[in-house]
Amino acid sequence: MSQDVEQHSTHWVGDGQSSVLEGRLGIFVRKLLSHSRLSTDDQAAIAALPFSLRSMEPNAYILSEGERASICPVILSGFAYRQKTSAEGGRQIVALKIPGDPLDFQSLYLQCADHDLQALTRVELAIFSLKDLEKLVAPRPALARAVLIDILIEASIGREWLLNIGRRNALSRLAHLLCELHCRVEQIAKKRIEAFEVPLTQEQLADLLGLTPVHINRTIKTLEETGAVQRVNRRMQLGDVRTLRKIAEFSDIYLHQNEASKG
Amino acid sequence: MSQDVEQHSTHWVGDGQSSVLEGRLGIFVRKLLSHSRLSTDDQAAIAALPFSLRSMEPNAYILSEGERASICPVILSGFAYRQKTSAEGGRQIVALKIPGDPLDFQSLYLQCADHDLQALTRVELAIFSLKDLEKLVAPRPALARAVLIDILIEASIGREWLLNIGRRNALSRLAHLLCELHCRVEQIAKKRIEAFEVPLTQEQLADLLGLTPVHINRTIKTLEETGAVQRVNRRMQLGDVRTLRKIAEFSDIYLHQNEASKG
DNA sequence: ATCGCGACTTGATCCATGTTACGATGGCGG
DNA sequence: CCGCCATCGTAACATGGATCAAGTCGCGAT
Repeated sequence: MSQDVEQHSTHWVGDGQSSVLEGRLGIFVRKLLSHSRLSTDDQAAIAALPFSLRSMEPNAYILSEGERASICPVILSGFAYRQKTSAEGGRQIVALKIPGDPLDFQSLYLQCADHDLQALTRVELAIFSLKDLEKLVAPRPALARAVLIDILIEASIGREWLLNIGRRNALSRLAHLLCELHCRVEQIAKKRIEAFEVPLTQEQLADLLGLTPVHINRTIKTLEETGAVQRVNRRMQLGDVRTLRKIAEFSDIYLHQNEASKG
Repeated sequence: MSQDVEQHSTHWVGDGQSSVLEGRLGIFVRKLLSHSRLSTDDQAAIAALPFSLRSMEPNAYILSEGERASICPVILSGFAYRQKTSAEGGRQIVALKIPGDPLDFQSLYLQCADHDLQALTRVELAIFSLKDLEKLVAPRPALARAVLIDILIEASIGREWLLNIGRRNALSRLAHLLCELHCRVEQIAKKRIEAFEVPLTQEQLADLLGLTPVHINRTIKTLEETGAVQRVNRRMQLGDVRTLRKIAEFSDIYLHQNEASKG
């Protein structure tokens, strides 16, 4: 498992607001801001957290089922996923994580992991220590709440996936996933995204959607005929998001974007 | 929507420990104790919470998609479920809640519900106010943690359901669900349970497992032939749990029972 | 260049599950 | 006691997606 680890004692000598969002941890702060309101003070506190950097190859295990971890990684770049396997060898991807997403607050509270956590592409992680996190959050209820909201949104996405796999056919299932990915990536990029290259292999798409690779291939072909996606040297690229949304009957409320804190 | 509401200003005049677990809210306390350690003081604090009682008929909506609720119900008796519907009318049950389960901490933090919450059987709910809960939890980190753990476990169950629906065939899918139900019911009952009557109609089972009612019927028949379940006047009853577990290749780690708090 | 290998592509065939249809059962209100 | 209506039971048929079996493409290593 190849991994470089380096220590950062990230100390911004307060050059104002912009550096917080542009610093190494800016993407994490932006992710939290996408669903929670945070004071500039809270934002700065996050950006000032010490962390170690680790980069991992595609398919490397970040955490394995049954392990007990006490780390808390956040994705700085690249993609990762959670997977489970059935006794008969079937594999199911149960969550997809993109840059800015915290990966594992769960294992800080549960004894042992109930799933694997793997790198999808090459991935750069910021790893915080449990202690630092607790010290960060304890006096800052808004931060604790933001983290909780992040967990709740992941659960909401999981429920939508259940609907997707349980009740939609292959075509809209795939279209729905692409819509979700597009939304989420646009959300952290903070700008319109036109042509977006999907980083999953067809086998991974199959494991994510509860289908077989062969059928995924055929479904992509059908989707291509509608003009919703193109394939540029064997990689799928989103084209017409409007068509995709129609095919999937996509509604984004389950992503809970722009949920300003209540009360 | 038929519902009786009555006010309880539940004040136990401290007749010791046992009353906490046997009081009206005892089942909720026991649920939390099944995965978290709580001081007797914390337990008593829960049991002393004021709440209103509401009972609902089967199929009544406890909360509808899109609504913004600020209540927090806990099931005292009966069953409930979360469901989502696709634009084409497909219905998917995405969570099943049993006595002792808190139903909706989520909507205290997210703006609007991304799914419906309905009574499965006749159900009795204890309804807490947001304010009381916040006052309860603020000075008691162990309680805050217990609630968070409850949310994380629900998410873990959701992931297992994804695997179940995405990767298992109808027979093991059904068997798996029955195993889970058995485990969870036994856990709050605090004793072995032999014959357990499944409170779901075949249509509900279908919506839960991503199948059709007709196929559920066939699958129950097959399952009956293995001796794992019987049907007593049109209701399914668990018989041989061992056989069920073998068919489902069931492992209960994802339920995270007996997770004593870390650290 | 050429080999090897992982990922993609495609066709033929199969089968688990969906669909449709209709009758039986049983609980409940009048 | 009767009739209604939701649910269950089951048979015949349809089909989406799985499985099996060959390729093909493209890239990195030799």
